[in-house]
Amino acid sequence: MSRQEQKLKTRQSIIDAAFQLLNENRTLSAISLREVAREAGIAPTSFYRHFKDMDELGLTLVDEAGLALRQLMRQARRRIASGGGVIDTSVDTFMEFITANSNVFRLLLREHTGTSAAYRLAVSREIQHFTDELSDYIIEQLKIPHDIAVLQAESMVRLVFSAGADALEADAILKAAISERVKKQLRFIQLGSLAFWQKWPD
Amino acid sequence: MSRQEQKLKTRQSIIDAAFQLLNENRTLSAISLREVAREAGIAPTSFYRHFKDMDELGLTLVDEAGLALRQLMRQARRRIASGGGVIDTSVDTFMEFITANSNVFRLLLREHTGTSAAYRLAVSREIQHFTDELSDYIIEQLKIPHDIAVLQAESMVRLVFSAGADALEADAILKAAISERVKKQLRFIQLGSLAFWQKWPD
DNA sequence: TAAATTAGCGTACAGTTGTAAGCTGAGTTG
DNA sequence: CAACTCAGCTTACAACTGTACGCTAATTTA
Repeated sequence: MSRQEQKLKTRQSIIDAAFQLLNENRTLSAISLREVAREAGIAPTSFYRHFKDMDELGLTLVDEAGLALRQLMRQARRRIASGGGVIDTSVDTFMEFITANSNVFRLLLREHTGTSAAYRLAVSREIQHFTDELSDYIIEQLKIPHDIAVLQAESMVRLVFSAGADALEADAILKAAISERVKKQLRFIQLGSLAFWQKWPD
Repeated sequence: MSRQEQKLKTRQSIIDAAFQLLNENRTLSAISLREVAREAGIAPTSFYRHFKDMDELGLTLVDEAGLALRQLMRQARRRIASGGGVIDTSVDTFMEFITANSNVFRLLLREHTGTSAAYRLAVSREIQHFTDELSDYIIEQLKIPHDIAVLQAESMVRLVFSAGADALEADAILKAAISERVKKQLRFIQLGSLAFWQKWPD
């Protein structure tokens, strides 16, 4: 194995180790460099060959999480295009995502309100992508004016993420209930913004 | 000063110290017993005369925060009763609260998605009070059926808390903008649930 | 007033942390 | 092949952690 390959492999095992530790209810700021190194099977000081410090690793993890989130969006779009209600499909896709990638979503959720301003900003940016994407869709498909669509999209994303937080530690049955619940709430918002627009079109 | 008085005073200074440390971007799990003791001006080991461990202190802090939240609700109700739109008054009151008690709100926000299951549960319970209270109001005042009102109340509380998170680190101008934004979003929801009810009354 | 209680302190210890310094051996390059 | 590079290692250290143990001095109780 070439030197570069080996390095990439070790780097990945550090990232995997961090996600592993994150899995058992911990924040980025609550896991230590030595723990990560231990989990990754390297000496503590070898960590520095790959990351300047834990913060740099943290930002890398947030980036990876953001990547997963964007893949989620693409998947949702594809499923919507091939038929099915927008709200139902979106929520279902989202719930499948947080079930399959619970550690990724947990990371985003925790660090969104977490200790590090840098992480908070990074997560907010990823969520903003999500919101932008949704508002574009609303504008194009539902023909709702831009400023209303933006507010609607933001509300919807916030509700879905909030429901996702509840679903994170729920079993399949509770998850289904949470899904139905948030779907109804999203319909309220959609109805509401439509009603608002028809009442005061500008 | 009696022994009991002195003890209460020291206990309070421990609580104050913890809130102080919480003020500078930290989680409960990220502040150490020794730091709290230092800030409170007592010896590390004296801490144990008042709390079994940091977790017990943490739950105490969450309780205090919940108390503040309930006072906020009472204040909002009073202001609504003495005239003014429900949404406007509620949001304004809430924003004033998180400005004046930013550390309290930050605690709730962080620990709501935090590391400790016990804290998460405690915070969720406090937020649930909030939601229950609001849905009662919606049922009584707006005559909306129970199950719809519950969904509406939950959506609203989630949006307001989510907006509060953004407002936490915003200046006065940005805060005002966030307020206006969330007020509109709350109106969407209200319109939506009303429309839903009139469309499918049961 | 004598005895009992107890809030707070000082000392101590084992465990963990981040990271500095320098070595080694294997892959890379000329 | 010789020189170089560099990922990963071992050792080391100072800082910090939670908390056990026992003392003191002042209040409370009998």
